[in-house]
Amino acid sequence: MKNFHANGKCPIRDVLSRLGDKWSMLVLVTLEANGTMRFRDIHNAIADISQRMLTVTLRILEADGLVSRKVYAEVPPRVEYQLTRTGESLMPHIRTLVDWAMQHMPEIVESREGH
Amino acid sequence: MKNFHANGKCPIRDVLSRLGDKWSMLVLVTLEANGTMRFRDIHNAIADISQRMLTVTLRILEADGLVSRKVYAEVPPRVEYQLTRTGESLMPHIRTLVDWAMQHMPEIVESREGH
DNA sequence: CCGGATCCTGTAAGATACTG
DNA sequence: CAGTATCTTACAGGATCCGG
Repeated sequence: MKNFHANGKCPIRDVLSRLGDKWSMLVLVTLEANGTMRFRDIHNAIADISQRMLTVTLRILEADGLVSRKVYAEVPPRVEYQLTRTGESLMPHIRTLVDWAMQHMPEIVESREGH
Repeated sequence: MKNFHANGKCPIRDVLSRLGDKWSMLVLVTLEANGTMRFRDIHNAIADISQRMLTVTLRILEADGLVSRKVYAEVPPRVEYQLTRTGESLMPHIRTLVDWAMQHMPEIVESREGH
């Protein structure tokens, strides 16, 4: 039987721990849709994320090399975020997932109401 | 600017709240790899899931119409799970995401070590 | 053997206030 | 403007017992 133990090499667990949190995909999709964005722009685009969670999420995405962070030595300060090459290469796959969700959400909602 | 507010119609939030939890994708992938499985089989395939969380996850997937649940009136009891049509239609998209993860994980790990 | 029900806890996430 | 720091809360998830 095929199994998926947590032996440290399971790609499903990896991708989940990266993208499965509450905000990462949303930030990635927002950045893809708008290109380069400042912190405030992202915060406005995703209204109900807290400042703290946006910072945390961006730091993780930056550490993973999916998002680049550019600080300008100005007053007032300016920080710009955008997808890296690696980040961009991920987006088509997320899009197919989102397309599937849009297509099948009606039947899922219907199924859920029967339970 | 394009945004993604939680107006109840955002497909990204929908797909995330469905598949973003800790175990759903793992259960789906396990069922796809092995076909029809009993509760105990799934529990063995995913060693570190608790009995409770496997029950909860299967109930959600069943309610969403992604997994079917068949109870046999036997002693000892037997319950078989398998993917529905809808569930199967989702799997190719998950697979592309997993493939991407396998391909890019080395550079992600490397990037992470630099931070 | 398959799971439901209950209780409990750690971590993720929100609110708020403050700084370079 | 773009964050930190701190406190607090909510919920996911684990342990355990029980029942058909």
